[in-house]
Formats: sequence, C-alpha cells, structure tokens
Amino acid sequence: MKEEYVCNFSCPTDLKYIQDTLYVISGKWKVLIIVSLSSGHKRYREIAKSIPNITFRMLSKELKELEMNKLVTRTVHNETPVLIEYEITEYCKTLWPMLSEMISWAKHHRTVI
Amino acid sequence: MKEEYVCNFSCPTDLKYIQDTLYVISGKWKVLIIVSLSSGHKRYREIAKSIPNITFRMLSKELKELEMNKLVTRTVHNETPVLIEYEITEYCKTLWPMLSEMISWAKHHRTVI
DNA sequence: CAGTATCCCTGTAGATACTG
DNA sequence: CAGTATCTACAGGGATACTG
Repeated sequence: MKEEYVCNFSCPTDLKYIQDTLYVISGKWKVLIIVSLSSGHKRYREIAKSIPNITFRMLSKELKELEMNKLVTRTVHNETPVLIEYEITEYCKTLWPMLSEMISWAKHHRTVI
Repeated sequence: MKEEYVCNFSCPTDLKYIQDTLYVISGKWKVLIIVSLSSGHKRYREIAKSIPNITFRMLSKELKELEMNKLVTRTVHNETPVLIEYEITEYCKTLWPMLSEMISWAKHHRTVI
C-alpha cells in the first residue's frame, strides 16, 4: 500500500499536531525565555532580569514546562552557595526550521497588512 | 556589504516576527476555523456546526480577525434571503510551509516525549 | 440565516511576601 | 540566590437571549 502523504488543512491528525506545537511554544513568555537562554543567560535571577516585567512566578512555571518538553535543562551544581544553571538543549534547536518559517511568514505578512 | 543572514534565537527582530505569527494563528479556534473552511464549509451556521462547542460570539470574533489578516474572505450575495459565504484566501495557503513544519516538529516531538 | 448584546464565571497572570 | 505561597484583579470566553 503505497501511501502518498498529501498534507492539507483538512486532515484532522495534522490539526492535532499543529495544536500540539502551538501549545509548546505559545504563551506570553516561552519564546522570550528561549531567546534569553540562547543569548547566554543561565541563572534564574539573570534570566528574570533580562526579561522585562516577567515575575518569578511566571518564570518558574514556564521554565518547568520548557524542561518537561526537553527544550531546557536545569543543572544543580553542588557548590556553596548552590549554583543552578538553565540551558537550552540541542533538541531545542530542532525548533529552528519551524521558527524560521514563522519569521519568514511574518516578514511577508507585514508587507501584506 | 554582503550580509549573510544568519538566523538565531537571539535576534530581537526575529523574536518580534515569531510573536506576530503566533498572534495570527494562536487561539483556541483559529486553526479549527481554517480547517473547517478548507474542508468546504462556507456559511456561518455551517461552520459553527462543524466545530464542536464554538459559540457564535467566538466564531464572529475569530472570523473577523482572520478576515483582517486576509486569510479569509466574506462575501455577501444579494439574493433573498441574503447568502453570506466565507472562504479561505489563496494567501492563506502561504501559511502552509509553516504549518507543515509545525506538523513535522510535533510528530517528532511525540517520539521524544 | 447571520449574527449582536449582555451577563457572568473561571482561569491566568500580576503583586507581594515569604522560605530554605 | 532560587525559588514558593497567597491573594487579588481582570480579561477572555461561555451561556443565553435577542435583532435585522
């Protein structure tokens, strides 16, 4: 059974996948946190300072979700005082083709709107 | 000045673009509506019926936003009784490469999570 | 049919204080 | 430093009734 996979908007499974992806990266802070980590910020307060108006509460929550999705790692270094480092994973970089498409689309969309 | 464009997470402009795109397609109903229209539903009640639990309120609101973003057209046919048809635009199809990436990513992500 | 208008509820996020 | 706990506010969305 040769099955040619033709994607179109009406495939219900695809819909589910799109929703999954949106769920992982949507929200007010997710992408901002990924950007902050990407630009080298590693420590909690450091990340917090780099993102205007984010609260500890939100930063904790979002970091946890990113960690659950394997996009971020949290490493505890047993020094005194304890040092904790957040880093984006290699896996996080698999997001890039998609983000890249999002950037292209938005760029073009600006010229349309 | 040959400028090689290297995209990376830390570019602030790219961040803005990503947020723009998310804004256009995020939300509980947007993609569902696009799917419904893609599968041939055109009339308001018809679309409403095809999407479980959506309210008229939400359908109106989302259709308006999609229209503003040129992803959907609203056509009034002057018959009696009046007939109104919603359709996705050709432009809407420019979303496809991105949606396709989102689908691929989510598919792979499932195997990771 | 194609929507609007209104009321109301709940969940999400902000503010602030506190802990190990 | 690296967070958690608690309280609160407000907006986004649901339910329902209504209009042209």
